[in-house]
Amino acid sequence: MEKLPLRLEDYLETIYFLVKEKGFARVTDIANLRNVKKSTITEALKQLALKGYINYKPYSTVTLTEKGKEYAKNIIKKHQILKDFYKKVLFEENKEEELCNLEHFLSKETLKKIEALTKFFEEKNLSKDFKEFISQWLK
Amino acid sequence: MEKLPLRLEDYLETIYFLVKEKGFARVTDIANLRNVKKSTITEALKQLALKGYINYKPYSTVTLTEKGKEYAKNIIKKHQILKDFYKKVLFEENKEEELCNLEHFLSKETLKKIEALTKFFEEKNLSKDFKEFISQWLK
DNA sequence: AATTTTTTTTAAATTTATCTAAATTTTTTA
DNA sequence: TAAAAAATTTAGATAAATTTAAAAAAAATT
Repeated sequence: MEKLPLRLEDYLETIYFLVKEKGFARVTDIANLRNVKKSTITEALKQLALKGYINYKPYSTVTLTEKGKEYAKNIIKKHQILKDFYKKVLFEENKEEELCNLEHFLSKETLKKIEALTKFFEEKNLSKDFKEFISQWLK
Repeated sequence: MEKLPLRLEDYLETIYFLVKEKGFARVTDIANLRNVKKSTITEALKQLALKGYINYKPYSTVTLTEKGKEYAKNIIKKHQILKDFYKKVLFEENKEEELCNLEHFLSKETLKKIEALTKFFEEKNLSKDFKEFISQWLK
């Protein structure tokens, strides 16, 4: 699958969430969520449409194409796996921004292993041990 | 500590390595290592000097200030911790580029925990178990 | 239905990182 | 030490992502 520039990945992710919530995405909402001006979004939408990730015509709302949906799901999945890892293994629940940055750079293989690691921790009940280990080690 | 733009972090890291190896860094070497033109480096050096991270005067070689050394060490340490984690926990040894990307985004707290996690794996001898778990789980 | 308001787009400007090519300085060498 | 070579800088150009401000289109209101 073609690799999108990071910023387009981010915009696509936002569109995915909006579509999921309301069935469509509007320029204004995307712009607000991403904290950029609307004209920036218009620009990005043109690019995403050109590459076949979204259905977009001037002055209308946006939906995802199959290709776009697939790509977005992929990012979201990365996000979810990372979030899980942070929460269940690292006991970190407030690192959303960090996650959003990292998710663009993790390879498939690494993601797979991080997912496995989280599962491993759960199945073997290692959390408590690790927590103890950390508190010991931080001294 | 002030947060540098990613590209400056990268250049600083390169300078650190060169200084460590030869006692100083030259524009040409930095440019070659980072695969950009020399004029780009000149530009970056001005910025790093202005912010007080390097000692730099036109046409001369570059060394690090205390501030620069501290900053660079920090990045290098992140790199090392991540590399260790990849190797000892995830069994991944060929993801240098991925590491270089990630290191810019990891917070102190996360880093600390990842470091602990790696130690935890070593001390409790979890590698073999996890390897098995993965190979099981990948089926 | 006409007017006002909101949304979206367009056009032009700004910023940042880069490059190319030429100019300058430093280093090497003959 | 003068000429040639190498390294560095400067100036100007390009590309990408953004912003601002104005124009155009769509939606809401009276």
